Amino acid sequence: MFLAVAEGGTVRAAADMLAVNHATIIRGIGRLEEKLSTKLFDKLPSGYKLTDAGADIVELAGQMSSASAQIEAKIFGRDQSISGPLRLTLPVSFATDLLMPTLADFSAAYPNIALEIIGSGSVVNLSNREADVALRVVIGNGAPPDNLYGTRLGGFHTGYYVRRDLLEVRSKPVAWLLGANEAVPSDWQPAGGITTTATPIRFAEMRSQYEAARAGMGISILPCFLGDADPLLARVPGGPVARAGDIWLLTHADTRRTKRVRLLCDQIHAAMRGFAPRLAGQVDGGGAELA
Amino acid sequence: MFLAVAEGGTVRAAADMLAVNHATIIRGIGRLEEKLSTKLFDKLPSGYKLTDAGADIVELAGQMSSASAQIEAKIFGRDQSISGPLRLTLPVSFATDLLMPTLADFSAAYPNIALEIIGSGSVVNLSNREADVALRVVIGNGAPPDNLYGTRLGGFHTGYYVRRDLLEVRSKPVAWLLGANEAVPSDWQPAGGITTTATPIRFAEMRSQYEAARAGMGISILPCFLGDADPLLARVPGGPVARAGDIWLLTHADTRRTKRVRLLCDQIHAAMRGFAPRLAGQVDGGGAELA
DNA sequence: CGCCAGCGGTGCGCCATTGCACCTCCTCGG
DNA sequence: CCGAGGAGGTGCAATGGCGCACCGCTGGCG
Repeated sequence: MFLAVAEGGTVRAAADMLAVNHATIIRGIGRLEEKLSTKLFDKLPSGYKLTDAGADIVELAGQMSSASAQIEAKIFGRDQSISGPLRLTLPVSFATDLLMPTLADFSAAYPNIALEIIGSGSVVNLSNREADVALRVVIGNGAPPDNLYGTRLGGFHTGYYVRRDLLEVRSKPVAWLLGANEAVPSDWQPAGGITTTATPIRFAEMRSQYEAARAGMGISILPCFLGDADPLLARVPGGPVARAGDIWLLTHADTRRTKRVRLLCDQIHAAMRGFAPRLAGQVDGGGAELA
Repeated sequence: MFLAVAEGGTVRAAADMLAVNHATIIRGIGRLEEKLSTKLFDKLPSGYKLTDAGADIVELAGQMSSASAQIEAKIFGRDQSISGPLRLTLPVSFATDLLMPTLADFSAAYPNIALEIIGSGSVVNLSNREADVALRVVIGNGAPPDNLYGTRLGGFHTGYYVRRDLLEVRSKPVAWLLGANEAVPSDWQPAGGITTTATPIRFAEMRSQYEAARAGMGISILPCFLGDADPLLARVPGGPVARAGDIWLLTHADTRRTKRVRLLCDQIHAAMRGFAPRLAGQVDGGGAELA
């Protein structure tokens, strides 16, 4: 409870995290403060804010939580049955647009495995066993952390996409739809008479960037497996297709020997091998013939 | 609860450690096993014995417990008031025969400090904050652990003691009363016509060794502050008085800046300075004149 | 051979903890 | 200027955990 409130900032946010009533949180924190005879939070109208004393112990509380999670992981790792919980975290776009059929097959093949899919908007901590298997995108040439076992599933490419009808009308300049860290490309210009506006529109999440492109707001850099598969989108003439990074499949050290972790990893691995052309942008999709 | 059962071996021993009913332990362990859906203990008629799975997580459970204790220590360390709990651990002989008046004075001077005295038959773990201040005897020339702050209070000497009337009667040979690791001295013999038996009687605890000497069972090696102060005992003629080791006063890194820890340490420090002659065996006590 | 001490296990009454509903207060925006 | 929404806080009923007393079992000892 202490960690949840410290992280969430409010009692109600912590209650949502722990799936309990917010009154329980209030009284639990109250009991903790009484037991330690120390005020851990300043109760402001805007929420709970850590006091100095509270900040001092947040790290130690994290150690307790981590140890608890590792106990679950160790016990989970001993379980070789093909029933029980199994939590997978992966980027939402991979889940909805690429692997959903694969995951549906897996769930149908092993109905006793309670598969939980966590779209990783925020970074899920695999070390604390908030998930058992993680599919992660590493931009550029990176490597996963040491205490996690990972296999590289291959690279993926991105291209420049725009709504198909904007290629034909060419009425007015279109905007650049960029992620938080992307820059307007300086080494090429859209061919075919397309003009662009000067100031880009930025998006914090790739999903909304994709939806903006579908809505015809402008040109966006998207993974090829997303853009090519969407009949509404087309590649921008002259736009380069470049390798954006690698896809890794990570498992926790304590649980990777588990039967159901192995089964899921094998299935994802096989599926991703089949998806390699789509990931590399080598499949004729909506606008491939224009590239 | 899990740690207590793993350490104690039986449910009832764990219940005593935690000062709860043994039924609570049974149901608590039951809930834990249900939550992890794993058997952690083999329920034998002789007690609870760790399974492989249970042994796997005992270390992690220890980490949780340690982190919890460190939280208490950090909070305790921030508390600069002269009220609240304060736990001191020291060998029982020091508590009862040397420092009890000092501790009584301290308790009278600061009535709001709840002083708890823990006779350290077993080794109390200061790192886990089972105590705040520890007075420890180091045999020979040792040093305390790194993460504890300690000051040397000085050395103490031991001598050879026997019940006074046995010096006068000399009816029959007396036995050697030795600790677990002591040996029959080879470089001297009792003077004054005292004869000794060949096989020593051994004691696991110094306290029972002392009581055996008072009962007239034989010759025992005792700290001088104990033997000299007891009118029933006298030094064995010819018996050497030798430095046995050092006395250290240890405090936890997180709590040593606390006001009440400082106060107690200062008072013990001052008292022990006054006790230096008695500790060195330089005070005329019960049998000093016979030395 | 029987007694007894110590072990784990369980039914019952009680109380702490929880969840629900509702409250006040503050803030922000129309 | 006021209403809506979201923050913390609280009374009430129900549930779940706890302590007590008691049970069956085993193993050692007179």
